[in-house]
Amino acid sequence: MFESHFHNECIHSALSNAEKICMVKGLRLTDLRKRVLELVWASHGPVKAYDILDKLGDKSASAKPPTVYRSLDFLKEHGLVHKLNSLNAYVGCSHPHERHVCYFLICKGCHQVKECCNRTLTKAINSTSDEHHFRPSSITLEIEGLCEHCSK
Amino acid sequence: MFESHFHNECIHSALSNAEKICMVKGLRLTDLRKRVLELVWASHGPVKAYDILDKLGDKSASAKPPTVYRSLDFLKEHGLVHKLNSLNAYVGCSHPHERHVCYFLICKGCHQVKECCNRTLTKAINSTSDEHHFRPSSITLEIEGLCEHCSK
DNA sequence: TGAATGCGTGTTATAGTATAACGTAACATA
DNA sequence: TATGTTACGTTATACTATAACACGCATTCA
Ligand SMILES: [Zn+2]
Ligand SMILES: [Zn+2]
Ligand SMILES: [Zn+2]
Ligand SMILES: [Zn+2]
Repeated sequence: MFESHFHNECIHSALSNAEKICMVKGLRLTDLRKRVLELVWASHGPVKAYDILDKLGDKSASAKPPTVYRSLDFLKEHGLVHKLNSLNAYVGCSHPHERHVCYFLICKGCHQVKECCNRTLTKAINSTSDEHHFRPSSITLEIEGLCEHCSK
Repeated sequence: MFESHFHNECIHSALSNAEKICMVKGLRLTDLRKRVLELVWASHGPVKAYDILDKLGDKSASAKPPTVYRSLDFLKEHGLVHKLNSLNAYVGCSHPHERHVCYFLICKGCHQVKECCNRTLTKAINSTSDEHHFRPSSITLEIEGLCEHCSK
C-alpha cells in the first residue's frame, strides 16, 4: 500500500506536526503522549492498545492500561490518531491539520491502512442521511480488502 | 426512528423469514439460534451479546459466552443479524433475503438503528476504492447521530 | 506567601467483550 | 447400526476498556 520508503521520516514528521498543532491550540503534548503517538506511528498499520502498553513498559517500568488509554483518548480527541472500530486498533492520522471526517482502506494482506477522505463519499453519506432526515454526528467508514500490491 | 408500531409483528416476521431462508439454504435454525435471533429482535436497537446471555439464562439455566457467540456467528454468517462495530452490539437484519452490503443509521436519542443500503453509497465506496486500486471485501459504514424525531 | 484549583499521571481494581480447547450429545447418511 | 459431522456444554483464559482514588506539580489569585 505504501511503496517502500524511509519510515523514520513519517514518524519524525508526525511528531513534529503534532508538536506544532498542540503548540497552536495550547495543548500539552507531554512526554507520555508523545511516546504513545510515536508507538502508534511505528507503522502505517493498526496498532493495538495493549501492544503500545507492552512497548511503553520497556522504557518506563510500570505502564498500566489507563496510562495508554488516556493518552490515546487525548490523541483521538485532537485528531492526531484515529480508532479503527472494526479492529479495535489505532492508527496515526495522516493529515491532522485539516479538521475532517476520515475513511479508511484497510489491507488484509500487508496490514497497512490508508485514509481516503474525499468529498464524493462525504456527499453520498450526507445525502443518504438527508433522505432519512437523519442528522449525523459521527461516521465510521472502514473498507477492508486488498491493496493494489497485495491483490496481485 | 420507527413510528409507533406493533413490534411483535416485526419479531414474528423476522423469525418466520429466518425459518424460510434456512429451510431453503439447508441450514439448521435450532431452538437456541432461534431464541438468540428473537432476543436480538427484541428491539430495533443494538443488543449486546452479554445481555442476550443474561436473558437466555432465564429460560435455560446455564448459558455461557460461547453459547451466544456461536449463535451470533451463525446468524451473522448467514445475514440474519449484523454486528455494529462501533458499538460492539448486534442488530437484526431488516431484509435478509437480499444479499447486500449494509449501512447503518444509529440514533443516539432513541437508540434505534436503521439500515440504509443504497446504490449511491455503494457506488461512492466502490469508486473511491477503485481510485486507490483497492479491492474491498468487507465494509463497515455506521453513521451515528439523531433521527428525525430525536433531533426536534 | 499560602490556599485553591486544575490537570496529568500512578495505581488498584473491576467491568465488558470474545475465543480456545476439549468433551459430549444430537443428527444425517449410508 | 456404524460412521462422520454438526451443534452444544463447559472450563478456562485472552483481550479490550474504564472506575475510582491518590499524588505531584503548575497556575491563579487572595
Ligand atoms: Zn511511513
Ligand atoms: Zn496490502
Ligand atoms: Zn418493530
Ligand atoms: Zn432517534
